[in-house]
Amino acid sequence: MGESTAAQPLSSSIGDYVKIIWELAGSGAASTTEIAARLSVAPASLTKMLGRLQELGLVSYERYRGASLTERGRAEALRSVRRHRLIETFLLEHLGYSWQDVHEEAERLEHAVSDNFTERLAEFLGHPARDPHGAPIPGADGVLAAEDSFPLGEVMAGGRVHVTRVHNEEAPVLAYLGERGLVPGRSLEVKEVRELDGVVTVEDEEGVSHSLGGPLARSIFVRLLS
Amino acid sequence: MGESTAAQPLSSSIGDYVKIIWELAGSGAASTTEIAARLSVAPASLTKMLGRLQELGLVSYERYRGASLTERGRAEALRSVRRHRLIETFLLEHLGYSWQDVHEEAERLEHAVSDNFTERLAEFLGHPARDPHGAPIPGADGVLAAEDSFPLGEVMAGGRVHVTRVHNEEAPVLAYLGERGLVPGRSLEVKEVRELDGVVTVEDEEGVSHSLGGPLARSIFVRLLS
DNA sequence: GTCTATTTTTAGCCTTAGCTAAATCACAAG
DNA sequence: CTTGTGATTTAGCTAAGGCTAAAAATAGAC
Ligand SMILES: [Mn+2]
Ligand SMILES: [Mn+2]
Ligand SMILES: [Mn+2]
Ligand SMILES: [Mn+2]
Repeated sequence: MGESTAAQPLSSSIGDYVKIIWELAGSGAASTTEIAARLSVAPASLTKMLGRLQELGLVSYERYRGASLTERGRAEALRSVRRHRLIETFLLEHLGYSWQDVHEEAERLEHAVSDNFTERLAEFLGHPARDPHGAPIPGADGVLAAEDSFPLGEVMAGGRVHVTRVHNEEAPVLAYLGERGLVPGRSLEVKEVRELDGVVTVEDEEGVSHSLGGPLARSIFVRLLS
Repeated sequence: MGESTAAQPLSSSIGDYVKIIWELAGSGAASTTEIAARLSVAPASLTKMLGRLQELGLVSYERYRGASLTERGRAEALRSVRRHRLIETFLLEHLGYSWQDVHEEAERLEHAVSDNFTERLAEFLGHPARDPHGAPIPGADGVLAAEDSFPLGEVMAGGRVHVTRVHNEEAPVLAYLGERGLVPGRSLEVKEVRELDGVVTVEDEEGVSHSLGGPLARSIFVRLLS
């Protein structure tokens, strides 16, 4: 009944392609140029790789029509994401990495660790539910908790919120937010959401207020406090 | 004065070639077939790779004459060995790996971690001097402690010794020794060293005696107790 | 509906790191 | 010295992953 042979681990290139397609496509399809830009690779390289990924049964792809993950592709993506997020958690909590540096190191390590390592690390870390950026960590069974928070820009002025996640990987952005304590776990009061330019002004627990441009406000996810 | 450009990290293949040449050549030169066998690679692949390693300034190599490391090659080898041994220590002490399983995982991870990771890990581990097999861990400055122990087979009968190192990477061998407690840190009394076949008989602290064949006895390194 | 701008693909090339088979060298035995 | 054998190298091939330049398809603007 087995349909494949020994399930040789995917190369790190393939792992990254699948992961990016998962991030980009969600349940739909991702475009060639979009994926290429995220991976800093020429669009032509994408076309070739999408063919290979299809042969491997990881994506379903039709010329000029974009790519989406197969069930198996989605499973592989979630395994990569689990490894990545557990590693980031370890780097921050035990090796003293700063918030903005964990991603780059995890991006390499995620391709080198075995499933055995991953599960032992999860155990060592106490099976965390979220990574340092507040992103949910998929379970070993491939289940990813549904996101129940929403971008800061969608809150009405006056609302009190709890930061759950910062959905951004750029180190300078993370450094900026980290310095100001705008990190998961923080409580904020939304003072103003300006229609005009999307700038959001919030006040933190110490009464300090912060202005955040539209894109930045969209990358900070929050939950309303009762 | 700088002679090289950005010092892009070496590929994992190159890292392994350099490390094996270091292990095999010591201060002399290693032969093509010897290196090839250790890396499970065809001899022809070696010849090609030795050319590349020479161009990279890592080995000095003359056709039909074997290869030896340059000063830079030796430095790279020691950096790899440091990473490898620190990772093994982490796997055993914190992730609950068994003695015989750490090597394989470290063999992959050693190519994925940055210098920053390595030094933070060393700090986390408390700057251990030896890995789980008792091998000395090179310093961040590239200094490797001189080995002051010697193989069990060279001890005279009646001598009391302290096991410092097990110089063997085969998992079944390590499992066998581990089960019997013949690991670094143990004290033993040498009962007999048989000229005939090199078999060494030792007695451990609990009075249990163990017979070890020549090759095995040669891979257990000890120091004489006062 | 047609046309143009933007995507996307194709074609052809490159490097790394392997392989096999065939040629060549070194060395030890005679 | 000559020669045979084992070690080593050369030649030629392969696959993965990239790239650039040119061709083709799609989609949006008119
Ligand atoms: Mn990340
Ligand atoms: Mn990655
Ligand atoms: Mn090892
Ligand atoms: Mn290795």
